[in-house]
Amino acid sequence: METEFIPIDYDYFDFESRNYIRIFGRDKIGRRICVIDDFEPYFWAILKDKITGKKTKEVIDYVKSISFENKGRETKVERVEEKSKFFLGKKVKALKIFGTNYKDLHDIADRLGISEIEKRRGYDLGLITSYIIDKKIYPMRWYKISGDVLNNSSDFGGIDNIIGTEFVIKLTKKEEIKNETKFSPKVLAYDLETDSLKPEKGEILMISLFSNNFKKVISWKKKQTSKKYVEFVKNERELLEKFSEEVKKFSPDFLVGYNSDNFDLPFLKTRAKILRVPLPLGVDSSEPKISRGISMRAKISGITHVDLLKFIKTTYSQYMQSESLSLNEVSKEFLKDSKKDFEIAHSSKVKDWDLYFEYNLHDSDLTFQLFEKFWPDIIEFSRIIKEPIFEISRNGLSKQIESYILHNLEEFDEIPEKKPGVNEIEERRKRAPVEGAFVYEPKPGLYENLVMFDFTSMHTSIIISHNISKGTLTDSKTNSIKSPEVNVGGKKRIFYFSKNPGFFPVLLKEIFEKRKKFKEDYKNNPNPITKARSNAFKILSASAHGYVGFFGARYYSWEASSTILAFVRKYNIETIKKIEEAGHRVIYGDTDSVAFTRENKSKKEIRELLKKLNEELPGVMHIELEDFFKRGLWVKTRSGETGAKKKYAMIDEDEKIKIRGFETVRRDWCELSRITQNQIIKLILKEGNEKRALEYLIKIVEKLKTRKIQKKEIMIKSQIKKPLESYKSITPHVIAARKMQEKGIPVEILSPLRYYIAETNTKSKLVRDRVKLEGDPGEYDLNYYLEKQIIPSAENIFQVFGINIKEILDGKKQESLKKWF
DNA sequence: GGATACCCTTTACC
DNA sequence: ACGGGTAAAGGGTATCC
Repeated sequence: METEFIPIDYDYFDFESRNYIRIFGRDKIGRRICVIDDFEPYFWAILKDKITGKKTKEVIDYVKSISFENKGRETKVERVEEKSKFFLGKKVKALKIFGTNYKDLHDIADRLGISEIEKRRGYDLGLITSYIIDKKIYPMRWYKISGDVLNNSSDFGGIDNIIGTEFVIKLTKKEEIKNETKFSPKVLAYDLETDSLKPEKGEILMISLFSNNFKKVISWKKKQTSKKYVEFVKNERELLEKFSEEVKKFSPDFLVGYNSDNFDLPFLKTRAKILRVPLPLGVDSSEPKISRGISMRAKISGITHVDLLKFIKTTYSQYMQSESLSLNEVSKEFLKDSKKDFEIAHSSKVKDWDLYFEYNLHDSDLTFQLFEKFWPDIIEFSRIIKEPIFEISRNGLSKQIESYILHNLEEFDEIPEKKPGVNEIEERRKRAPVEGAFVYEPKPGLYENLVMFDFTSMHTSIIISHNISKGTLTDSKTNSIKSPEVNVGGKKRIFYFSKNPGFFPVLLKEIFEKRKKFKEDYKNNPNPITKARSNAFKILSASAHGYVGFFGARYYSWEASSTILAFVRKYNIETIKKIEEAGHRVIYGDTDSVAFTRENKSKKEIRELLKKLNEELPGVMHIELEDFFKRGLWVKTRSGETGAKKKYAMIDEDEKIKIRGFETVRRDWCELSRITQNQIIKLILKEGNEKRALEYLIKIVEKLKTRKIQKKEIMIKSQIKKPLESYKSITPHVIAARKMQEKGIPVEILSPLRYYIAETNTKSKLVRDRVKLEGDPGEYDLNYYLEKQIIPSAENIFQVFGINIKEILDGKKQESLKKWF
C-alpha cells in the first residue's frame, strides 16, 4: 500500500526482545493510520587517543562478544562499526555499537569499562528521539510512505487487532513531500467538574467535550435541563464509560485540556480505579499513563494529550500580559472571552444546574479556541525542534533547545554529550552563581528628549561572535579568544575559547539568522504561521544563554556562562562610555540597553552615532535604536538616596507610554494605588510638569477619606508559591490563604488570593491581623490604604519635583497647598 | 518596649 | 530539579539597648 502520511504521535513496543516504533498519524483524506517501523538502537564508545588498529580490532571483538539476559530479554551487541567522529569538537575514533533493545544499551555500556574506551555516549537520548534522529521521520511533516498493511495478521503478536486505526502499516519506504504543510487536525477539548480537588474525596459531576460543530456535556447528578447538549447517564461509572466511548467515537488526534496533566486526567484515572471501571482511552484501548516527575504528564496511546496550560506556561508566559495563567485570564488576553460567571459550589448546594452545565461546556469551548489560537505555534515548534507535540507542548525552554541541538548534531559528526547524573548536578549547583549583568544607577529626575539603544539578542550574539561554548573552551592561549576578567572565588581569571567554530555557536548562528529571516518574513507577510515561526526562533534564540548556565544541561558550562555575562557587562559599560564621550548624558541602562539625553543633536546625528557604535562591534553583534522619547521619569528608592533601578516611565513621540517596574505594573498592589500612580505618571509625562498630577492625587485621597472608594479597588492580589505549611514567615497573604482554606476553598500552589486590610478592633499592630477576604464584610482600613498604598506609590514621584506630598496631605503646609488652588 | 537590621516573600526587568 | 541574576519593596522576626 502507498499513501501520504503525517506523523503525529510516537510510541514503541517490544516484540521478541526488539524495539518497534508505532507512529500514529493521518493520510490526506483524514484516515487514521498507525505505521510500524523497526529500529536498530545504538550508542557510541569513544576510544582513547593512542589506540592502534590492532588493538581496536581486539576491542571490537570483545564488544561483539557481549551477550546477556536482562529483565527476561535475550540481549546482545548485534554489530559494531568503527567511525571517525567528533566529540565536543575534538576529532575522535569511535565505535558505533548496535544492541538488541534500546533499554539495554545502558547495561551494555556498563560492561565496557575497559581501559581502551574513554567514554560511552548516546544511550540516554530517549528511544523515540533516537529513532527520529536515526530514521528522519519527523513529526508534523508529510511523507509518501509505502508498506504492508497488517490485516488480521499474527505479525508482532497480532498487534493490528488491538489498534483502532483504519490501517496498520509495516513501513518499507518513505519519502518527504517537500513544501507541503497544510494539515487540519481533529481536536477535542474536555473539562471536568468535580465535588473536590482530590479524587478520593469527590465525585465527577460532569464532563464537557467541545470541537468544531460538536458540543456535549455528560452528567448524572441532576437529570433535568433545558440545554440540548446535555446528555444524562445513570451514575458516575456510566459517566466514565460514556466519556471513553465519546472519545473513541470522535477519534481525535489531540485531546486537549487546561491543567489536565495535573488535574483532569489523573482525576479520571483515579475515579475509574475507585469505581472499578475501565478507562480505555488509548487507540489500543489502553488506560492513560500518568508519569510522576517534578510535574505529572498524562499520556494516552495514539492520541496526543495536550495540557495547554503547560505549553503556555513554559513557552509563552514571559511574553504575556495576563496577570495569571488561569483559563479565565488567558482567555481574556487571547480570545477576548472569559469564563462564565458561576460560583462553584458543592453539588448538594448547586441551585442553577443549567448554568453549571453551561459553565462546564464553556471551559471546554475556551480550551478549544485557545488550542486553535496556539496551533500555529505548536506545530511550528514541533517541526523546528523535530520532537512530537506531546513533548514540545510540555518541555521547558532548556529541553527545547537541547532537543534542537540533539537533532542537528549529525551535520557536525558530533557524538552527543550525556545528561548530568545526580552527583554532577549536585556539584554544579554547589558552584558559585554566575555573576549577572550590569545595571546603571539612574539619576532621578524628569528628562526631555531621550533616546534608547539596545543590543539585539545580546547574549546569543556574544556566544556566536566569540565562539563561546563548553566544547570550544580551551587551555591554549594561541588561536583563541580571551574572556574579560571573571571573578572566581575572589581571584580574577581569564578563560580562552578556540577560534575554530564550535558546533554550538554555529548552530546558534543558524537559529539567529533564521530568526532574522522569519522576522522579516513576518513583517512582509503577517499571518499566524509566519508569526509563529518568527516567535519560535525568537524563543529558541533567547534561551541559549540560559541553557548554557542551567545545571541540568548536557552542554552546561560555568566558564562559558561566566564569560558570556562578563562580555555582556563589558559591552554595556563600553557603550555607555562611548555615548557619554559623544556628548550625551546617560540616564539609565539595564543589561543590554542604554537610555540617554539627545542634547542638541538631531535624529540624523543619533543614527550616525548608532552606525559608528555598530561598526566597532564584532561578529553578529548589533545595537538598534529602540525609540526616541519625548520624556522619561526616574525616581529614588523608597529608602535611601540612590536612584531606583528597574523602575522608569517614558513617553514616545506618538504619546505611547512605557512603564517598567513601578507599582502600576505590580500585581501585589491594590488597583487603587496602581490606577492612581498610573494616572500620575501619565499626567506628568504628557504635561511635562506635576501640577495636574498633584490635583488628581488630592482628589483621590479625598475620595478615600470620605470612603467613596469601591471595595473592588482596594483588593490586594497575591499568590501562594509553595505548600502553605512551609512558610517560615506568616505574612498577610499566608493569612488570606489560611482563611480561604477555613472556608473550604482549596488553596494550591499558584492559587490566586484576594484580600483587603480592614478596620478591626484588634490591638495588634500586625497587618496580618487585619486581613479579610474579598467577600468578608467590613470597612477598609483608611489609614493603611493611605499610608501603605497611596502615599508610597506617589511620594517618590513628587519628590522628583521637590514636593513632599505627606506634608501637603497632612495640611501642614497650607501655604504650598494654596499655591495649587 | 521600641528601634532597627535582617530575613522571608512576591513580583518585576532583562 | 526542569532558563538565570539583579532589584525593589512590604511585612515579620530577631536582637539590641
